[in-house]
Amino acid sequence: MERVDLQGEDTVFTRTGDFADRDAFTAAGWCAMERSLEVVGTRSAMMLVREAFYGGRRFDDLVRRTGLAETVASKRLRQLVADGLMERRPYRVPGSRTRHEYVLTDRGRALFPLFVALMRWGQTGDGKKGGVELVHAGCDAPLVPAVRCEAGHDVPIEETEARLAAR
Amino acid sequence: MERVDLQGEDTVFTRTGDFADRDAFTAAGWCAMERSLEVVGTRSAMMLVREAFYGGRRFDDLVRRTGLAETVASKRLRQLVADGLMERRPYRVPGSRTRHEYVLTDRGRALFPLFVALMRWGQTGDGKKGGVELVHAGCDAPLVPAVRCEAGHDVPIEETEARLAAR
DNA sequence: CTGTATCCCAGCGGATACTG
DNA sequence: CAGTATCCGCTGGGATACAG
Repeated sequence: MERVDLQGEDTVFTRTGDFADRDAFTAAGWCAMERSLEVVGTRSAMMLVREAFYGGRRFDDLVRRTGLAETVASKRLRQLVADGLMERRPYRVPGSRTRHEYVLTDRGRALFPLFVALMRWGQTGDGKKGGVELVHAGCDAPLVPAVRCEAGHDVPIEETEARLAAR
Repeated sequence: MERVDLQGEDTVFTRTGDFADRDAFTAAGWCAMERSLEVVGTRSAMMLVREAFYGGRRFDDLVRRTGLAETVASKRLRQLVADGLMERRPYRVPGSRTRHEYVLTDRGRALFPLFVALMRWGQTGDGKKGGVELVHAGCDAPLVPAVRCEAGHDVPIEETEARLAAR
């Protein structure tokens, strides 16, 4: 069991286990991050999820607010539904015919921390101000992404360990 | 000032301010999320960042561990350096000629919560086990992404408010 | 070992036109 | 209003070949 400790000047994870090669990596079932990216790795997917968080439900709203072409929105929504992030639900306003609305599933809502992380990281860096910001209702303080462990500790980057899980 | 409250059955953000239209949105300086995606929205970018977190520094290591084609890795690394996520640093092993290593900058390390969020979201969902998992060193509990406000409160999704920031 | 230059293909995203 | 079909350009990523 190789143990590589690279902490120090440029702090990175401790790495336990031998996954230096792509082969070992692939054999281990790939990487969860890559699986995520195959679903939400496109601009259109995250923009539609964003608008769903903001409360958009109807096709027309989602298209207008994202600024995506209808054809792109259509295809992406279909895939988001297929991937289980959104649900396409029929509803009727009395007097008009049946319509559909797109709502986030639990799996879709689980993207909340990812969304906050993307928003926040995009705000820091360049000095650009303005745009939409996310705050804690009532408290009015901006939201920040954090990392914890399941035991409840805050985990700074230096205390992170990456290891090869048992099959 | 429009106020849209969509809490309830399918909980989403409260939305304060009128940014229902792409026009208002664009005028407000676009969206921080979209800016993030333009930098780290590609598979290759995040894979290289991942390997940098795992401690990879040399070009050859990064290529082998990501499995990316050299040409792709080369181009993407150059862009990551240009975008300020990585730094290309010369170093010499005595007796051989000068080489370069790629290390994350502060801005690159700031992707830590984003990385954890991507990893975690990819693990839930399908029943796939195995692969690399991130844990709290010493504690051994898996890492989870969280959302807080700058005042230190945990912020559940229902207490999130999206509002148009002043220019 | 650390790249770069070229060529190629697939997928994303847009424009246009058309349906229920 | 809520899409789908078709076509088309751009970029992401891989293969191959070459260079310091």
